[in-house]
Amino acid sequence: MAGYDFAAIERKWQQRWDDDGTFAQPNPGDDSFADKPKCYVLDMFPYPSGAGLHVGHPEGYTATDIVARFMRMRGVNVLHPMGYDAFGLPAEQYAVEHGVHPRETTQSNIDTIERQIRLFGFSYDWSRRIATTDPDYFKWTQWIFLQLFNSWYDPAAGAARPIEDLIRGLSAGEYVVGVGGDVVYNTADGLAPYLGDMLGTSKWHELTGEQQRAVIDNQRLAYQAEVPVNWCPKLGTVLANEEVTNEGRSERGNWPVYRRNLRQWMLRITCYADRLLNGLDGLDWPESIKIMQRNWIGRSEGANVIFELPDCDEQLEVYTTRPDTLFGATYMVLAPEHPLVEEITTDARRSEVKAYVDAAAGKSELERTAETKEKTGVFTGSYAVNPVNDERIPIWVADYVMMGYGTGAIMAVPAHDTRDFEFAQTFDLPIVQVVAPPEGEDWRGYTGDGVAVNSGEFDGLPTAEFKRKIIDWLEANDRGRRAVNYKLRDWLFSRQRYWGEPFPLVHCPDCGTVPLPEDALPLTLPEMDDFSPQTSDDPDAPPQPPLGKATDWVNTTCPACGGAAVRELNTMPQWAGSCWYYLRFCDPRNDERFCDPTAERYWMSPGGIDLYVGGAEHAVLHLLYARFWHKVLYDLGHVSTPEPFAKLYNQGMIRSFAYRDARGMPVSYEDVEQRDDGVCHRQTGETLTESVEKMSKSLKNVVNPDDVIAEYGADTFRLYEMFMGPLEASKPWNTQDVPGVHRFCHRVWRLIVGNEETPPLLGDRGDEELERALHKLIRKVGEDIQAMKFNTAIAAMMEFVNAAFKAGAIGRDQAERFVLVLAPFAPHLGEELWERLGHGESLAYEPWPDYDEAMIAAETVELAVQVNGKVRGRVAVDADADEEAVIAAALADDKVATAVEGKTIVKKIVVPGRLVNLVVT
RNA sequence: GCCGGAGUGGCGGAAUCGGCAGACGCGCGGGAUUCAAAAUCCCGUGAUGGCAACAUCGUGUGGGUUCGAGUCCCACCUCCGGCACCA
Repeated sequence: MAGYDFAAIERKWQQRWDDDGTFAQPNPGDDSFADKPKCYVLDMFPYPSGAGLHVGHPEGYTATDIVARFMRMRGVNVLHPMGYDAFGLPAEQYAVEHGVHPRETTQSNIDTIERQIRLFGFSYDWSRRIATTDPDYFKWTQWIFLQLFNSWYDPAAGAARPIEDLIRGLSAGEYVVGVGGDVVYNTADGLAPYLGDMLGTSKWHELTGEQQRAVIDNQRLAYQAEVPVNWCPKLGTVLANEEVTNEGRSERGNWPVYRRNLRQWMLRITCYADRLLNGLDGLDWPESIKIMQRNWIGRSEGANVIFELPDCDEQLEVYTTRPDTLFGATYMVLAPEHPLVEEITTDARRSEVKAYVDAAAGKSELERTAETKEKTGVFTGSYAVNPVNDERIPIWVADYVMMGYGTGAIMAVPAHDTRDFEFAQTFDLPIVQVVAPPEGEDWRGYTGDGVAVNSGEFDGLPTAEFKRKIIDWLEANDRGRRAVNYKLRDWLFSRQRYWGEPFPLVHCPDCGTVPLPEDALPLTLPEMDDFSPQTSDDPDAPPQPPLGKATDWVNTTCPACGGAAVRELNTMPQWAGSCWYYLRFCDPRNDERFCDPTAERYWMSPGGIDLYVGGAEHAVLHLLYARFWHKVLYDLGHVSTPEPFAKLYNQGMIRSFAYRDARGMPVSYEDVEQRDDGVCHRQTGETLTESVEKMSKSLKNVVNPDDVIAEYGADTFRLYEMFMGPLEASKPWNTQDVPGVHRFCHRVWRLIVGNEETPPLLGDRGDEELERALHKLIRKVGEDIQAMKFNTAIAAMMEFVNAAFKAGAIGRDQAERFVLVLAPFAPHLGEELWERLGHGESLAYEPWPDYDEAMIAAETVELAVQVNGKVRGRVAVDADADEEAVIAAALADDKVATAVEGKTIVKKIVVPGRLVNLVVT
């Protein structure tokens, strides 16, 4: 009888599962498909970085694997796939720096990370593996992009519709075109604003072909626009905000990043703001993530108010959430980029205003917001008229107003807005109270609700009511209307890089932007020797995407007219591929469609993926972008559910102890020694400080999963990560603790198999007491798995094993049931023990053992007896004893008797199964 | 500044609906086994006082509610995460 040889066991079972296709899950319609309930358990797929797997990855993967294995044993079809999010900047930047093609680095990174993932024995259906860089995959990423390109958002339907519907409606005169190129609705009794403001309209047939195209292009969910972007000339690309550090530099390479207007592809996510917001309510997600998404969407209600500009015969529109403070508006502020700045500035003020605007333009967004202490601004020389009281108020330009939100202009109410208050104090502008705060609070700078004062006929109204009344008044007098605003911006969807999905479009001088036909997909990247972007030190140099150098690829023919055309040079951002991979997993080899509808309906019903686990760092962007794409596909009839992720769970970050010497220099673990009086340096004896930090090379506190597996095995690793603490909590890795769970594996082995020194405790008949413990364990582990409380499930298994050793024997059938309960957590050990208990088949589809409530209910219970809330003794009583008997038993206890002696019992509290409390005086 | 989350032994953590605080594991102390060590096994392990039985204190701090508070309420402190001039 050999000991627990985890290395051999793990190799053997991983091979067996692979050879037998144990975890290959057929789809509906496949020969071997069994019609059963389903469960879709998904991990956020990894980006295969050069550094390989870190200990954070397997934490979530182990949790989902336990759930997946448990569900299979509960007789459920489980979809549990894995893949790679493999396009993106890190691989490309590495490739550029080392002169290797990103395809090669990506492939070798995938090989490395997959080898590591496979070491853990996760029950993935590897036949469904995908990488976002596979042409078979990104063909459909491009196809979905074309769905976006060929759709518009119909506000009447509250949904995306094919662009042909819009063209048909325009041709039929159902819609007409406003002066701004907007689409307006042609109603029977006149023209009503449909999209945007209606000022004048044209009929569709009155427009030239080019004008028609511009109108259509302007309605597409994927459109091009000139927008301010983070431009990094050294990387030769625009960057997403999250790729820019707080210092205004690129996360990759630490190069300067500039704010600059560039023509870019945008996705119209803002149309979905309300649906993305409201959809959150029905999701089983952590509340904190929902709140983050709500804040990101940032819906607010208020009014757009029009201020007349008598000096130049223009109007200035502002958005405010506090129309009830209109009477306190004592000045106005325009963002430096506001289009009216130039027009309203008086000659006397022109040079000063221009200097300010130019200075603001030169600053990055981050520089502008960083200087948050001091408010700056200049007076334009012009005045506006407050619509509620006809007062002339000065118009300023200041960079605390952003062009990107609302109308880029505000009415300033210094008495009741912190920013306006600071600004007014700096520039000595009048401050007029219009809200009376509750007793005892200063009205200056008071931003809460209150009662109106100095507001004419509205005096005395509480804030909420005032808001309603003043908006009614504004609408009645044509000076404004009710409005809703969002912080959410449209999604900047293009990058000037090589390693991303090419846009499946061409630019034709005659036909405009023309999508490729579906049969031309995938549009693959051109082979290039030099795929590095044209970089520059000059922030104003024009972008030169690397694809521009592949002239053979760039110059093509127009699919519409057959004339010469050029391809789009931008590529898609890294988020694109991860927006829909969960759908491809349902049917990953389909070359007819992105996913077969039957497979999609089976796996995604009723509300989307049953369990989605990943890090909280994707709380907003990935989860919001994917929900957006999903809703578009839903509107167009391609998927069956309005939301993709029914249940979301975030694993906490695994950090680790870091040690520093007196100078603050990190000390690696080999040089750290634990002593009674603290931690010190092994060589120098110097006292070290200990802290818990994110793992990083520079802190010398990185733990490599490969090393841990080599020393203790995958089952131990899995158990340790689950045993550390609650899944969602952030917790420190402590290598010292690993032997504890490893010892548990050895104990289980010794219990059932034995080793050279000790025979197993396996017997024919098990102890009655142990049988009760086993029933309790089966219930506890099943409940804990479903509640994702793996740490307490493992603790319960340890207790059971301890009890078995105490009992001195375990029945064969008890051992079998215990092994089934253990298997989702330590599957290799589970399988090996199952085999040694005489089973020829894998336990993966063995039914989860039953338990009997009657076996769990104890015959006698021990109650604590408290006197005045303090525990004075313990008594054992029958589980079904009544209150009187319980109290009698309690008073019979010596220590209790002593405690109540000579006192009056004024109250007796009996909590069944728990305790007795006697209140005495 | 605003919005979340969390503070429990030497350490990671447990504690159902307000009901025996510290499960389980690590570490530590003692013992068994061993020529010895590793491994393994057994016992002990919140603090203070006491030979002991036992007593008192104890879940970030200060108040409160309750027969009873780690758990509920109020105020505050610290740490972690997110957002950040969003009008």
